[in-house]
Amino acid sequence: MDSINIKKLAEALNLSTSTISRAFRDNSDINGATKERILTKAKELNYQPNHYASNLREQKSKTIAVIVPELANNYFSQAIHGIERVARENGYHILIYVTDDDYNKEVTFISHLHNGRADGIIMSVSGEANDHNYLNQFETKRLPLVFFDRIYDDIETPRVITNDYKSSFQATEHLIEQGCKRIAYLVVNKSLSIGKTRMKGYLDALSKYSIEFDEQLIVDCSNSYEENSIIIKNALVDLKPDGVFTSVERLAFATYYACYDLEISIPDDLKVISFSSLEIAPLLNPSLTTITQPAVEIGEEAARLLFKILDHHQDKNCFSEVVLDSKMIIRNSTSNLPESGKK
Amino acid sequence: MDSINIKKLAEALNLSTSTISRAFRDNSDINGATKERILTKAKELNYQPNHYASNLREQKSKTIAVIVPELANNYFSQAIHGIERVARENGYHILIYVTDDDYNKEVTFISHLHNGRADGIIMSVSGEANDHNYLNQFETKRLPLVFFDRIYDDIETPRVITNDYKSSFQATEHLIEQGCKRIAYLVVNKSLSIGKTRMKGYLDALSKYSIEFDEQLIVDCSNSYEENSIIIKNALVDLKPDGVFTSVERLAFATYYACYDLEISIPDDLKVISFSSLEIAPLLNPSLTTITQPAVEIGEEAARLLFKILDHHQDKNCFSEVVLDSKMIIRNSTSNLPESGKK
DNA sequence: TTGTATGCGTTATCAT
DNA sequence: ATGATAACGCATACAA
Repeated sequence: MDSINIKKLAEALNLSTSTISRAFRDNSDINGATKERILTKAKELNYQPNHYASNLREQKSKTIAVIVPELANNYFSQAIHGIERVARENGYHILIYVTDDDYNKEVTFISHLHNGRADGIIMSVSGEANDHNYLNQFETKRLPLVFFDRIYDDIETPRVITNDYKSSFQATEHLIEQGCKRIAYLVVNKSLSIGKTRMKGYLDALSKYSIEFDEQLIVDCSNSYEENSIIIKNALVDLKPDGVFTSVERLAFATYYACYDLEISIPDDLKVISFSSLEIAPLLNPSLTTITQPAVEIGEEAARLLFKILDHHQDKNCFSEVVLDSKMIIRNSTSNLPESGKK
Repeated sequence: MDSINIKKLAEALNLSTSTISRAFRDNSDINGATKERILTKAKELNYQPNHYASNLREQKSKTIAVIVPELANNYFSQAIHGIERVARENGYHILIYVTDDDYNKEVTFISHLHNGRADGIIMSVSGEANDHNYLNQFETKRLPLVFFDRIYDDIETPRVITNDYKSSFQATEHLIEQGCKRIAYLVVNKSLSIGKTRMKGYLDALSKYSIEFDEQLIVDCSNSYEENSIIIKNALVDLKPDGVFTSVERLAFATYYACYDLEISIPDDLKVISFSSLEIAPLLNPSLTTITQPAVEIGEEAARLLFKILDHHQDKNCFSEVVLDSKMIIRNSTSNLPESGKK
């Protein structure tokens, strides 16, 4: 192998490898001039300390793993963007893993990460319906882990979430104030914490306004686009709701498509509000009223929490929780007011 | 340190470390029974071969780096999804780097990757206006590199692109057929290859239909949302185009916003077509006519090209080029035909 | 089939 | 301020 390494650089400069090594760390005792000389020569010969050797020696990787259910989702890509930024500022790299909402992949990823590849993990979980005790099997050796958005309630680890209960209450209340009497709640898996919390807000808002709860109006959807299309169309036809609150963005899109097909007018016949991080919600037909989570900040905050642990400023098993605020933005899908500039 | 390693596992089983090591590689001579015994005990003690030690020893990382200009863009998140899938199937992991369209970050990322952290790179470039010869300075030691979508023409390395020229010609032709006489071309940086190629298709289509080319109608936009808003509004007011062809998705969104504000009706007063991977283009107001690139496949193909090199099936400096087809999908932003199911 | 010994490229300790 | 050396955890050539 003719590639450069610390030894060759040392020979080329007539120095020892220790001195070379010192030139690359900040704290070490080294003569300014020699350091300069080394760095110059290093650049010339294109030398960089080998990452794997350093990590082996130092027992850390300066890498964090990010595990998300999906990537083609504005919320997650924005969150990752936030994570990436903070990680880079801290000199860390990020590995990305996509579970496609498959619990088994999540387990595989996590366990394969426990071989030194990453120093910590930031995850939005996929397997709430399954056994998440697998995370405890690592015991004290479990990697530092931070949850964001979709979490496991029973795992003791820091988390970044938004106030989903409050937002859902507010969303439902908004529909009621707009005159809705039969409000459907569309959810992907109502047993998951995120769907559950959001549903509770929905239920409590109904109750506050003494609107009778009709269990049928909780519509449990799937991850398949085709299935959802059928489920939602049936729900709209059979249940005749006058308002829809969707727990995830893509169910709102599916509702729009269904309404186009069924010639149901939004917002006249049906008002729609959704959790969504879509930046072009104002461009939809009609513009979509959203509960928007601060996705980028959530990512940044999750990364910061992780670094607190990695820098030993915090125990990795603490239950610290950061709650950020979502924002309801009212647009035409729930309101008949003429929009400014709208033709 | 009380963590498990190959030595402790060997002691626990009364075997040598080499035998343990062999149990974890497929090719080695090892007794089936002992292998079984080792694997069982390994699982029990939660042992996995240390990634950094293995990589140091084997001089490869089973990791590929993906560098993109931005993440909050449907095209790139879909492409990454494709890359991730193929990488995982091949037992590789992916590192993500976002340049925010900053050439300097790109250079930094690339040079820092040449320390063994990654075995290869898949990149959509950010710095066409700058010197990209930095990639050649690594000479024979340059990491295997595959470009996708935004490429450097003068770097000899495999690439995956779409037929931008043809698509742009087609897009412009479509506008002309819809009756447009003054077609503006919105581009982020017309000197970049992607903007240039797309512009050439535009120009040639104009020429085919003997439409005089007005240089003012090439509108050079920026990366700033606010600046673009002003630039585009001015262009619409001053130049009075009747058609707009935008080279990237977000310029189409900006055009929509501008039209809302200026009360310009799409498609009556202005027809709009854009390169875009937006899955909900049909939901826009009006639904957006797009040239849609097969983003996921582009990512997959790029990953496959890279693996061809990594598996030594192909030289890393070859100029192989994979061209995939984009698809024009006509919707309401360029047509007045009543849309099925549209109320 | 299994064990022994060496080195991958670094950095920390200790000595000079 | 600099150098010699051991160790990080593993995989391979070679020996048995």
